[in-house]
Amino acid sequence: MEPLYRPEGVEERWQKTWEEEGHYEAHADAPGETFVIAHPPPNVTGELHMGHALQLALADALVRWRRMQGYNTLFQPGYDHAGISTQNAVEKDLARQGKSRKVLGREAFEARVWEWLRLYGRTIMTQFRRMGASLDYRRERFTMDDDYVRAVMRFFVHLYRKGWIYRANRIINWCPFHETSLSDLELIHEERDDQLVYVTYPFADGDGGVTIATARPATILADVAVAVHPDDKRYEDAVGREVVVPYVERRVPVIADEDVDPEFGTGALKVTPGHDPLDFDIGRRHGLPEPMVVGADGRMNEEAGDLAGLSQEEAGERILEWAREHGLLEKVEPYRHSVALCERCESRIEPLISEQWWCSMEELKKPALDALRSKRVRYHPESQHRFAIDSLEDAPDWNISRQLWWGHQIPVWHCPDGHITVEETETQACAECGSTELRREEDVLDTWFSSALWPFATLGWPDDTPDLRKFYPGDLNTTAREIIRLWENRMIFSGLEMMGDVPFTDVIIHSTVLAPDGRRMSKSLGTGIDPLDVIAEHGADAVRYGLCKMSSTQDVRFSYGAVEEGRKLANKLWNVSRLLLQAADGEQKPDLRASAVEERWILARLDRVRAQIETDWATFNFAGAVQALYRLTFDDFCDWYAEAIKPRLYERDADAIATALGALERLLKLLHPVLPHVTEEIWTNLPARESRLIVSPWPEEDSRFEVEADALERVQDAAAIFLRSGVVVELEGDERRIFEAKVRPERVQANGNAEAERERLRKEIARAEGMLGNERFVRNAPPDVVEGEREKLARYRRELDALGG
RNA sequence: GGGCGCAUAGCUCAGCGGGAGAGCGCCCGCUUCACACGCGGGAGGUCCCUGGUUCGAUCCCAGGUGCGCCCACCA
Repeated sequence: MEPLYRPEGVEERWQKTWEEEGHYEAHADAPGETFVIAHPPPNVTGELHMGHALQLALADALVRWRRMQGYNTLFQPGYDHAGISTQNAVEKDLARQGKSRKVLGREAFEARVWEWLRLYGRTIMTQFRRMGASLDYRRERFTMDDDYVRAVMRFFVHLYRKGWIYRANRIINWCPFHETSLSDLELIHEERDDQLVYVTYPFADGDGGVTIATARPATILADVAVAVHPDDKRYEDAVGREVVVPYVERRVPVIADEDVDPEFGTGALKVTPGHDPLDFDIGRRHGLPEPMVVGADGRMNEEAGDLAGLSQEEAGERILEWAREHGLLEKVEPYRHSVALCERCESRIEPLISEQWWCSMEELKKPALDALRSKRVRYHPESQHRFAIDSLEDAPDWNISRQLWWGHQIPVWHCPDGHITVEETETQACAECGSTELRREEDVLDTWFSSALWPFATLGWPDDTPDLRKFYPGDLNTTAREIIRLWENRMIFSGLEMMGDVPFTDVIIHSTVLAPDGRRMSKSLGTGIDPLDVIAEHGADAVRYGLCKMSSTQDVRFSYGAVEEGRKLANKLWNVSRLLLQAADGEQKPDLRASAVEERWILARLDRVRAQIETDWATFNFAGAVQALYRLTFDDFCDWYAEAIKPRLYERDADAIATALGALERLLKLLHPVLPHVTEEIWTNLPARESRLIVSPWPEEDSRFEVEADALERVQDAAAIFLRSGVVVELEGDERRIFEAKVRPERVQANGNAEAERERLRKEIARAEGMLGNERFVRNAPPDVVEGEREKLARYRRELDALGG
């Protein structure tokens, strides 16, 4: 064993061994209580990023902790087909070859996607393995697997038959590049510099008119009214009259509607139901027509008359030119506002009216809300729980159809007479008229529609499988804040609806890892840090440690320091193991003899810290757990215990060696969930190893060592006094032996002096005496606090006494 | 506009009612037979501001200031 621990090679070897030996496998017929995490399936085209790494570090620590305890753990891996994202990637690839999906046609395009995935997809599981993630890789599922598709179809048909899925013509978000609708949650918003133009719509029957402000003059062609707030005195007389829309010279009414903001622009709003969500609502309330002048490609359509075929910018210019000539253009001012973009291609989103499939939330969300309110599902941290409830309460009906070619095609067949047949499998005849001239619905489902089934579709649902019976419901899910509405809430209501139970009981909303400078990690900004690079440099164990440490706040800057701390911990552990193993010389077996005070102390200490760390894991306090582990390893195990027994190790004291190996075993067990590789590597070097550390529980016979803390504390106090004052206080027996082994006063040069130390102690004594002399403190403070002060006072007095003060 | 969170050592962050902490960085001393990715010592802080509660506030409450994130149909 070399003095410097080198994780490269070691980690890959263990990752391979653990998997080959089947330690990651979950079996429905295995004994033990279950512990299940259906890990969020990454996009099939995805690469490991820091968010994945964090999720894995946290979830895997819990899985390994539970596995060691003997739980039947299932850590479920898999991929999401990621509809628009994957289609986008393949289309970009096609574009590089001068092709397009339209030229290929749907069937060929789909084949192309499969081929592309075969070549470039599914790479991330290799990267998950490199993190040391103990997923049951045999169980890898893909949301486009035949079985999974069947589950999606079953879910759709179920909801349809319940009357919760319906078609409707509404305003939706349209991406002109992908030519599909998108949900609000698939948009990004960006601040853009634009223009706000003020245009007057003259009254049809007299002088004057109403001036409106708009950022999208091209849509003037589709205006069907001008709206003002009912209480707006400026327009009292205008309401009910008609105005003339510029350019098209169409007469439209001036109406009053509460939703108009009198503060914005002139307080008068041009109403364009076909191209604006707010206007759409106003239009429906007032029974207005819904013309559209922008087409699916984002350009002016045939309804735009002589402007058809133009871009919106060109059309807007022409209309403004017309308005200027007619004296109706009041002013143009610079205007900065946020615009909606497609999150994949960053095209400007066009609101337009389209017939789409919708899923009603009314009934689905009720049981889910009950589950959240009654805390059958708990969010961590607690503050996210309220948000989850609020966002589910407010959830609007869900647009589940997408006009993409990659995804689950909606299982609906149309016959020439307009009847609709909904079946889980390929259908030959119309359910109503028997017509065989069926055309399958072309739309596919929103990616999240299938993701919602992940916790049970991965276990074989809709079939009644042993896995499903054994491993559903699961235990927890880890995810980012912005995924709560997209995924968490939908898994909860889907699970309740189809399985009759929540899919998990706890949701960990983990921190967002920012770049070291506080900016968002992003490829385009160049602020991303590749976890694989950090692993290559410091090892997966160190990265896991660092990420656990960074998990405590809502947003955290990536800290190489935290990773380096993890590496140092691994190295320290490696070296203290060398010390003990060299002493054991391959002969001694671990055996807790604990004949000396420092041995009983470290064993009691290990057991006490174990209890604390188990609480940390159980309450998802990852940062607290790793901090406790670091202190335990460096301060307690290495600096005190190992130093104290060193002379005995050199004397080949059999009791000391056997007990040290036993203590080391316990330390390794505590560290394994965070540093699995280095601990397993050391574990195999221990004499007489039969099982792997990855499945070694904490020995049951523990807790038999009472803490002889005061003995050790007396030594530690003596060490502190010596270093601060140069005075060696009197100790006897074991205490004296430990003091000399650890402090080695003959070699260490003490700083400070006795008088300064006496002064410090006198001050402390005065403070404690002051508090204890305060009647109200003694009366009101908790008894243990008062008692603590008394003990401190006594200690200070003892120390002062020892210094001859 | 709404929600959540954060302000503690030069940096990254723990602590969250009774002695201000860690890692990194810095200074001093150590190549002592596990480890220089180490060991020992040290300097460095009006715990953002103002009030309030309390015997006692970095910690609880209110208000303020400054950041960050998420959400929202400002035409």
